[in-house]
Amino acid sequence: MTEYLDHPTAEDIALPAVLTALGDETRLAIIAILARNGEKAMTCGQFLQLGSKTAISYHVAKLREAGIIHVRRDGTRRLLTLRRDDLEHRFPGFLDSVVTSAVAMQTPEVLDYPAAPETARGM
Amino acid sequence: MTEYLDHPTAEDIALPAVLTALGDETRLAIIAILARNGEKAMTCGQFLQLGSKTAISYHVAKLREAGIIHVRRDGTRRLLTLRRDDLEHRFPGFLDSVVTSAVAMQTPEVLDYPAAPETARGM
DNA sequence: CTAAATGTTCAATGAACGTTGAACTAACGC
DNA sequence: GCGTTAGTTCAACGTTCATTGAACATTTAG
Repeated sequence: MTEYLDHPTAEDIALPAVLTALGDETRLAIIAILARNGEKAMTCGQFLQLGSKTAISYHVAKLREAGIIHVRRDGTRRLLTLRRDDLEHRFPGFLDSVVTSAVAMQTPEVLDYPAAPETARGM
Repeated sequence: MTEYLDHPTAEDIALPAVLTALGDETRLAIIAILARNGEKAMTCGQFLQLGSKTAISYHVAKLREAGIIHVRRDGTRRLLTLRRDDLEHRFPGFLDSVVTSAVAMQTPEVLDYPAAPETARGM
């Protein structure tokens, strides 16, 4: 029984929701790290430096519901990716400017996230 | 006794605060209208289509405290301007992208704000 | 001086936010 | 099957948010 996580369609991504979702230090750090990681997906576990398991789960859900990241299952893990193309389509130039400033905001320690475990199948 | 309103310096403008301040429909409408008005200052009264006097006062204070707008006295009125240069300096490309999307979001009625009364002295 | 115009402040309200720890679920490894 | 890994859900808590109406403050106009 494959369960699907709710993601807004590209057209349903709303600017106030996106701005609200990004208006939090933890969530800005998450997208800064995701962006620095290129196109590669990351797991929730790689963000535990930023907060408890529960807190990360909460923030990841907020980012997903706002349409900023995509989350898919990979075994017991979740693989997170930035919805770069969808965001660029809806709000041209927005994500790049936020990511640039958000990355500049972070301390080196924050950007130095732990590697993912070796179990990835989706890659 | 000239009273000064608190504005963060350019360097003290913080990205999470800016994003939080813009994550509200009313405040996005205010900056969309301000941006469409060019460099000209506008008064709080010109935004009463967006909410009560109290509500506008509240939202304007939020935008000011976040460093998004500058507010100065002009008689009994307040003159509002976007802090374009300061924002561009801190977060290059950010304001433009938000303004573009925020303007596109508005209905024509919202963008068709009332003219300011003829009392302006500061210009 | 008085009255009008323009905003601000205050207290109250209900909703949403972010964090916590405990309990739970789902999938993998052996 | 059994335990481990990875993450979610839930209830509880205190905080901040957005709105309202009433009262107040300040400056201009006459």
